Amino acid sequence: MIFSKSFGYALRSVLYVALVRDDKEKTQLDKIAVALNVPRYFLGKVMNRLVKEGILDSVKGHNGGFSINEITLGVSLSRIMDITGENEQFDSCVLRQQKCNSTNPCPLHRQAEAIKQKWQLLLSTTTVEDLLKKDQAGFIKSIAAI
Amino acid sequence: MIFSKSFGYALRSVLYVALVRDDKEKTQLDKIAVALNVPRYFLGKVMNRLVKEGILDSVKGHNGGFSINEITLGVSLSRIMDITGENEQFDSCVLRQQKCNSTNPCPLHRQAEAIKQKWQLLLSTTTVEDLLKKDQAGFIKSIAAI
DNA sequence: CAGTCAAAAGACCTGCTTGTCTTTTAATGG
DNA sequence: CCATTAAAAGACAAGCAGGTCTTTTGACTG
Repeated sequence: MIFSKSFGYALRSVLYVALVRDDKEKTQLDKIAVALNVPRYFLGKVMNRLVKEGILDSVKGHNGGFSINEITLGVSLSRIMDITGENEQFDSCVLRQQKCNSTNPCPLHRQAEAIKQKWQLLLSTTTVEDLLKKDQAGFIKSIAAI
Repeated sequence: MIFSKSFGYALRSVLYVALVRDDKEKTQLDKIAVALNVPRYFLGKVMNRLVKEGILDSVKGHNGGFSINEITLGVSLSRIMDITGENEQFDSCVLRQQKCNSTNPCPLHRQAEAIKQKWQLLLSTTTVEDLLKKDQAGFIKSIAAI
């Protein structure tokens, strides 16, 4: 399992916006891109999809920027994956055979299925809030890591 | 975890060549490509790498083709991954952060690390022979599945 | 040793993800 | 109501995986 850059940017951005929400309410794209060390314009498009899907709010112009809303903290990682188009990872065979299922398994089907299920459980039950709370583990400082 | 097409083709081809070795000793690229329903020329390059790395033998010309050798059956899946360039999957962060490790973990580091280790154990300890033996499970018919 | 057969090598194309830059749209503050 | 600010939208380019086709190399066979 390795996620797309889009997904990584999306998740880290949501966490970042949620984290800095205290100071000023809104966070600008420029600030996020710098903090996360991520390409600005590309990130803009990712953010845009998050806004369209209601995961974040945005305001244009003076004092504009991105902010969390009522649903942000409850959003699951799977939901973000949907938005960044990640889910073929689970729909398709590890070996990328077109026809692969329990009655017609690829050589790694059973083993892969077991591990896939672990991921799916993790991703569907973990929310943005969960990740923020769990930060006792200390990853927040590294969201913005180079 | 989702493998490249190259890896899927490589693994299935090795298994296929090992399986049909009884009839005639050598198996032609054309036959493999048809049986596995895989693009012929692209497969040719994958096979080529396997031969260069010693995983399979090949002979050109009349009655040429691919065949297994002394080491084929003992080859681990990790070894095949090396050859098809898969191992960045394990070297790099799930979220594709450049700097991500246990002291500076990304938001999914720990969970991903646990699952990665399962894969690595599986892939480093499973050999081509293991997969062939385990075929009681009945996946061989599906190597060639459409 | 000439013809044939099959792998190897190399040129080229396509689509997708990622990344960059410019222009447009919409807020807000003076 | 105009200037400024920041997101949205759109055009464009690079890089890579995957795929196709043609030419070259080398082995066997009659």
